[in-house]
Parts: sequence; C-alpha cells; structure tokens
Amino acid sequence: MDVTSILDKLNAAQEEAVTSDRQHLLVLAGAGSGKTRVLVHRIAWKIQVDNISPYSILAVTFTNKAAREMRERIDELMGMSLRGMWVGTFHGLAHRLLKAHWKDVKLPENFQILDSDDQLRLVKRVMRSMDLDEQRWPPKQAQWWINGQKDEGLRAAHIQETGDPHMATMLRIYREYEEVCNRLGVIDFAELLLRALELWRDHPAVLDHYQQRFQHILVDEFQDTNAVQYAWLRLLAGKVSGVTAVGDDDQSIYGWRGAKVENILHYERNYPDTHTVKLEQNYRSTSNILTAANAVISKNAERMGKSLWTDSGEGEPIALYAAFNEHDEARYIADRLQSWVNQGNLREDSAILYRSNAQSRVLEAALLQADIPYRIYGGQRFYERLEIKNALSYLRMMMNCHDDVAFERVVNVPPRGIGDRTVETIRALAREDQISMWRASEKIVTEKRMPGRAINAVAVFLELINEMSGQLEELELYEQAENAIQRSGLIEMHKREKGERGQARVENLEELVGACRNFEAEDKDLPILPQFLDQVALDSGDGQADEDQDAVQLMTLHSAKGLEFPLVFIAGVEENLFPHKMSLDEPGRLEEERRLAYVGITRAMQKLYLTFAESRSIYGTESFNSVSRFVRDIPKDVIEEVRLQNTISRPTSYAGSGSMHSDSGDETGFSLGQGVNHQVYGEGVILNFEGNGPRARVHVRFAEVGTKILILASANLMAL
DNA sequence: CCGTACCGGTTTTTT
DNA sequence: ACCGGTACGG
Repeated sequence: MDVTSILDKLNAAQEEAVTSDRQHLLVLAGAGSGKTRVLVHRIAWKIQVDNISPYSILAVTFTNKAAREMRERIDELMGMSLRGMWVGTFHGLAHRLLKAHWKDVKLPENFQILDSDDQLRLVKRVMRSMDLDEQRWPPKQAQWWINGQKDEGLRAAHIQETGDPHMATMLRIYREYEEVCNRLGVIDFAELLLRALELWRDHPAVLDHYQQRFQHILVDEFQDTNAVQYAWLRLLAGKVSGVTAVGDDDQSIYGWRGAKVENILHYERNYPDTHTVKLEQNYRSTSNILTAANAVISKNAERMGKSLWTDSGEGEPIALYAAFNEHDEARYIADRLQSWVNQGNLREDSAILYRSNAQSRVLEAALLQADIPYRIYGGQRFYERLEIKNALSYLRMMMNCHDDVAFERVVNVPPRGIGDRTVETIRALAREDQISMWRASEKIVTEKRMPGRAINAVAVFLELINEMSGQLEELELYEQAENAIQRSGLIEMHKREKGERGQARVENLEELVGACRNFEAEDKDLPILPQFLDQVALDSGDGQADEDQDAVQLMTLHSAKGLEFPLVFIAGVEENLFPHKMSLDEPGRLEEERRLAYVGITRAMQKLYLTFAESRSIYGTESFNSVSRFVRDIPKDVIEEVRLQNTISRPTSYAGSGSMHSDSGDETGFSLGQGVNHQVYGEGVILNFEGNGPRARVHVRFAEVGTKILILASANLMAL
C-alpha cells in the first residue's frame, strides 16, 4: 500500500508522532489537534510500513464509545477489518483476561459484575450485618472509600491502621465487603482492574504470554489513568514493548475519581527513552476561542505547557450574557438558539453545557416553551434504570438461579408476599449452610420451615423462575426478555403505576426487548444470554437515545469532553457553581475546575456563549453569585458583553432581544441611587432597573444582605 | 405485608 | 424543588 495515504493529511507534528520509531512515545495532544487521527494513523503505519502484525497490537481507551470509534476509523483507513488486534476499554480488556484466567484469580467461571448500584446495595447489606449506624456511617461514603482504595491498588490487607477511628471503621467494612464479594463470586468495576493487575503480578507465566504477544501498546486519554491502570500498563509493557501514550494534561478532569494526572506529568521520568511530541495546532476553533482557552488554562501551575494556535481566522467574539436569574438565562439561550436555527443551521450542531445536572431542568423548560427539540446526555443510564435492572435480574435468574444479587433484587418485585422477614430467614439459612439463597429457599419450602403463607409465596417465586428458565434453549433472546418482563409481572406493575413515570418505565422495558432483538452474539456457538448480560454490565447503553430528530444537545461539561459543536453555550459561569464551591478549598481541585473550563471552551468551533445569572435558585434557596473567575481571566478584547452588570463600564454592542436591555425606570417612581426600604431585607440603594411593565425588575444593594434583584411590582419598596 | 407520609441529601461519571 | 429510601398505620 501507498505510504502517502497514511501521511497525506498530517501536519509536521502529527507525522512525527505517527512515524516515530522510538520505543516509547508521549503525544501531548491539545484539544482539537487531531489526537484520534494520530492514534489511528500510527497503528496503520506500524502495520503497513513497519510490518507489524495486528495480533501484537493492543489499544486501550476509557469508554466503549471511544473504543468503537477507534476500531471503526482503523478499519476505514485500512480498508478492511483487522482481526487479532485488541481494542477495548480498560474494563473490557480486564474482563476478557479474567474470563480467560478465572481459575488463576480464584473466581467462579461465571462471575458477575456489580455496577455501582449493586455495589451500594451490597455495601449496605454488609454494614447492616455489622450493626453499623447508617446515620453515622453513610453507605455511600463507605462505597466511595472502598473504591478509592481499590483505585490505588490497595486491598484491605495492605492498609495500615493509623488509629483514626473513621478509617478503622471503613477498613472493617472493606474487609467484610471483600469477603462477601468473594463468597458470592461477584466483582465490582474497580475490582475488575485490580484483579487483572494481580493476575499478571502473581502469575509470571500468564504475564509472559501477554508480554510476548503485545509488543505495541497504545493508550488514549492517558491523563485519565488511575494508579492501577498505570501499573497494569507498565507490567504489560515490561522491558521490550513500546508504549504510545496519548493525552492532554490540561484536560484531566477526573482526578476526583482516582485519575492521576501525574502519570502523564512524570511519564518521561518513568520511561527515560521517551520521545515527546506536542500537537498544538488546533483544527476546531476560531482564534478568539483559543485565545480564551489559552488564557484560562495558563493560570494553572502544574502543567506540561502547551499553547493552542490556529491558522483559521479570528471568528466572532465570545458572547457573555449576564442574566437576572436562571430563567432569564435559559430564555436567552433559547432565543439565541432560535435565531441560529432561523439562520439555517442545525440544532444538532449546538450544545448547552453546564457544571451540574441540576441546571438542566430550567434549560429544558425554556426549550420546551420555545418549541426547540433537545436531547439530554448523562443523567441516568439506560441499563441502570430501576425497571431495566429488575428485568435484567430476572434474566440473570433464568440463566443462573444461584445469583444471590439478582435473587435479592427481584424476589419480591413485583410484590408477591415475600417480605423482609422472609428474605432475612432465607439469607440466614444461605449463610449458615454456605448455599445460594435459591437453594436455601428450596430447602425452606420442602422442610416447611416458615409460616404457611410465606412458604406459599416463596414456592410461587421458585416455580416462576423454574418455568421461565425451562424454555431457555428454544427461545430467541428477545423472547426470553419478553418472557421475563411479562410473566414476572414487571410490565403489569408499571402499567398500573400512575402518571408519566409508569408509562416511561413500560416504554423502557419494551426498549429492552428491542435491544435484545438487535443484539448479536460475539460467539454464535455459545448461549446468547450470558453474552448479552456481560455486554450489558460493561456498557451502560449510551447509544440508546433516538438520533433521528434534529435536536440541541444538553450535557455536563464532563460529558462534553471529546466532542465538538459549531455553537456552544456554557451556562452558569458563576463563582460557587463553576468553579463549584466544593472545589474552592483545595488548590488542586480548583486547578481541575479550571481544566474543566478549558475543556468547555475548546468544545466550541465557531461561536461560544457564556452566560451567568446574578440570582439563582438552587435546591429551593436563592443565591447571588458573581461572574466566574474563569470569565475574568479571558482577555476583554475577545469578549462581547451582551448586557453589563450593575455598574456600566462599557456600552453594550449587542442588539438582540429588546426586553433584555436596561431601562431607565422612568415611570416607576424610583430613580438610580435612591435609598429604599424593604420589609425583609431592610435598607438599600437602587443600582439598576431592568425591563418594563409588570415584569420590571430592580437591583438593590441592601446594607445587610447584599445585592438582590426584585420584581418591582411585588417588592413593595418604600422610598426613603 | 403493602401503601402512604415524612426526611435527608443533592458536583462532576465510566466502567 | 425533587427524588429515593425509610418509618409507620391499615
């Protein structure tokens, strides 16, 4: 094949990265600099020019989506599908290893994966069995703590007690939880990685096999690796394999869940023979947007140092809108979106980004009002929904009735007369006799160890599962799913549920059947159900949203990483919200917020709007925040302020939605600078007027409570 | 045992 | 404001 097709569209830095023949390569890829392209072309280069076998290549990412995308783009570039190459997520690859070597890691062959919801339930159960007060020791916190330890590669046995009573309790829970997981043969997400690491660490022959095989390792989003993932990579690479790490320290936004930006900062130190290439030419955004992004990120101290540039033009200025409150903010965004569409653009090409999910509600309401279709990303994942998890648990019971986690979940869902007392009896017997809860139930029924009514209820449940699993062999996967939701009574239960909620749940269950219909087994010779359930455990069903409608995309800044849109709004750029108040005390966390701002800004290709609200109701209470420090870091000459705050220092050049402009307050009976009295807030001074008629608002700085924005008609102000 | 009333918690998210 | 989980009465 012709080499030029691989190098064709690459700039000098990209080409250097693609063709480097040094053992280790670190590619510092700024936002929009063609990172995935480099990764994909480097693989093609190795195969076609260096004559490397695809069989010896392993490429690892964080999300299923990224893995799919990489695989597709390689196939596309090569013009064929490469077999033998491993492309997957850290968790997916770890799962594959554990499936192949389950004996070595002391797992049952059909071990189940706990998602975080399953994990929390299990932690709760463990804590209850330890008689811990759930008020004093929130199970969520214990779960968080355990995962934190595992992400660092620490087993309960490794952890040194410091005499800290909090830690001592957490450690006790961790120990107990570990034991229960082993007994049940289940593993959580962090365990997947840790167990895979231990597989290699403790089984030199196994490690040797994979080291021999994978001579070329490529890692995407390297700045997001945690301690265990990094150790796993180092172990696999050994002394001879080559590692290509691609990442951007400025886009490290997952420190709070164990990602170690140090892995990239110290990479050259850990791998002395590393060649580092910086990709700084940006192909995405206008130079105004990049100026803003560079200015914001340059305030961080801990950086490898990069500066994005582009040879495309300046583009439009960044718009900054100061809203009265979150409703005004949302209306403004809807208004700007409408005019974007009126100019002949696609809604699909725009996104509204925010710091926290709670912000989406008001935005949704405004979009609904304006008749603008939207799609929300994030929030609850399809396969994590209550009704879906229940249905999956039935499927799991049908496949293997000794699955205690699934058993507990659905034994009394829908309600069939098996209450807490009964379940506790079953659980106790199971523990005592070291048998599954299924076996324990059978025993209880045959030996009539409980009141007749309870025995009956349990017998009905056993019979139900038996019948459903009896036909496993003959039925298609979707028929099995249909069975699971019909015969269990799940769908009937949600149909009876009143309101839109039940309706949505029924639809989700039907969608699950659809997903089963579309599912294709990786290995056609093996039973399909286990393959489906494994896949579902590692893929939260991201692609489920309907893609057919042209819609604005709403998502958090975190989930926007890796995406790009011609038009971007970042809503709520306020102190305490972004940067979030939870991140203000520690400098490291503040730097992460700043990186998040950098990620957000660099999503925009043509036009970026930043909006903030002078008053915002959050969780029922009103707060008054000033504009985010990140906005203040952006050079004034790339910003166009749509409406200035209280004190006017520059004329506004914006000429859109008229009602948003300051008005004089002529007919209100008050004037700027006038002293007023308010029944609740006390004495203050009028700073500004907004709007006309019944919706006219007034800004007042009160002596006691600071500046507030009030509806003039209802504020009942007294002139002083 | 099941349904309704209160209570607490609410940054970010993948797997 | 709102959701989900727990506590109590039917």
